[in-house]
Amino acid sequence: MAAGKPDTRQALLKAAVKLFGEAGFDATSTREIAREANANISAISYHFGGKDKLRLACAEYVAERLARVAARPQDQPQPRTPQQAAIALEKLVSNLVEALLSQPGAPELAQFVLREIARPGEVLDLVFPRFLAPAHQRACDLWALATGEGPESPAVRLAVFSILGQVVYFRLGQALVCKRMGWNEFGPEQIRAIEDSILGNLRVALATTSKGSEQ
Amino acid sequence: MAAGKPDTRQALLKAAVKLFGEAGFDATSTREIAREANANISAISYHFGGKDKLRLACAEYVAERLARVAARPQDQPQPRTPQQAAIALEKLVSNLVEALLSQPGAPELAQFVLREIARPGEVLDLVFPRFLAPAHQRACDLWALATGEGPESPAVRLAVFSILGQVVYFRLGQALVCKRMGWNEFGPEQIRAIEDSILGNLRVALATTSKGSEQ
DNA sequence: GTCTATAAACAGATAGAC
DNA sequence: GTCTATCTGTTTATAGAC
Repeated sequence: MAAGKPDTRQALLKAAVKLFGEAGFDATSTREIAREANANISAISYHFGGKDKLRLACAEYVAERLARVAARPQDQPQPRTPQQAAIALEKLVSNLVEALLSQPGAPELAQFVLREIARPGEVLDLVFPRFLAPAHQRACDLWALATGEGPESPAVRLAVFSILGQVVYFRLGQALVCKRMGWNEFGPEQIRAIEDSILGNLRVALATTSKGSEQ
Repeated sequence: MAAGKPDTRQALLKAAVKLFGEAGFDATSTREIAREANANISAISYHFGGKDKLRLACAEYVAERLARVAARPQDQPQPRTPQQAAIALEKLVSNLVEALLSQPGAPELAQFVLREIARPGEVLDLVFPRFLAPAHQRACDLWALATGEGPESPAVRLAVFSILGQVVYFRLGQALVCKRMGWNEFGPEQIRAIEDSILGNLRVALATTSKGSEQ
């Protein structure tokens, strides 16, 4: 945000997020990043101070962008009844399926985060409070409203992880799932089947946990 | 299985599986592997023909060992009734939780496979038919028996992926889950909570899918 | 801010003595 | 089968001209 050609920095960031997400940090060389960004290798040292610091800058960039998406004015009015909350939760899961499974390459931001979720570190420390925790919190609130459980209950938090984790798993295990299902790829038809399965799990979990039908 | 000191090859395999599982293929150098195995760097070329072929040899090794574990005489008699099948499925999930979450480092074999599951390639091609597909098939058979659905039905296969995927997710997302739950680690108490949650999901899914209570 | 040129460390692989 | 020594290419990082 100073002078000259300020979009080289930005181009490097976008290129790094993309390549780190696709192949991983270690498998991506600074040369590839510079080439992808149509920039010079030494621009990385100049703008960020090295490959490691570029990774952190990617985390900042991703966290900031995801937080902005997550905080945008709600598409739906705030749910008030358990039924509305259940519907909002289904919508949330559908959106996640759309975001993670629909696009062939999946949004670069998501893929970058998915890689870093698997390993504790500074990147996770950065993305967690700004995006992951608030997003999970919102899902927990919906779940609590839908079932009558306490929003801070560990059981609710784990249940939400289970549901969201299913989507993440189908993304990560895509190759395995395709082989086992006899699919060539995740096409629209396949994604609908997966979404139906996960939404079904969500519905029965909500139904059997709801106050009244409690065990 | 020839002459000399046949356990250098074995030591290299075990070291490579461990390090590839911990840090990933790209982040692990042949020098580290040799050091971990108390062997010489050039032993890798001699025994396997290079780093890439060592990776494949790891896949063979892992597939063979996992297949042996999976094929060992059933602890339980073959389930005959839906109730027995449901119990056997719960046991299967418990075992997976135990295998993936209990040990701090998780069995090296599992961690190696988890890394490779995320990316299509020769390793997956090797481990899939020898272990992953049969294991998934067995779970599908149990599910079908427990619910009355067809064992080859896509819905059953996806449902089984959903359940097993939850366990995988809690392993991969361990750091994230800990942060969000306010845990320091996956201790016995925490693992029990996770297992309860997943088993609960399994039970309600089986119950609501069973013939008779079908929607 | 961007470039070329190059340094310094490291990667994986191999030749050849033992 | 195992070792030392070394080759070759690539990595990240930096110095210095423009």
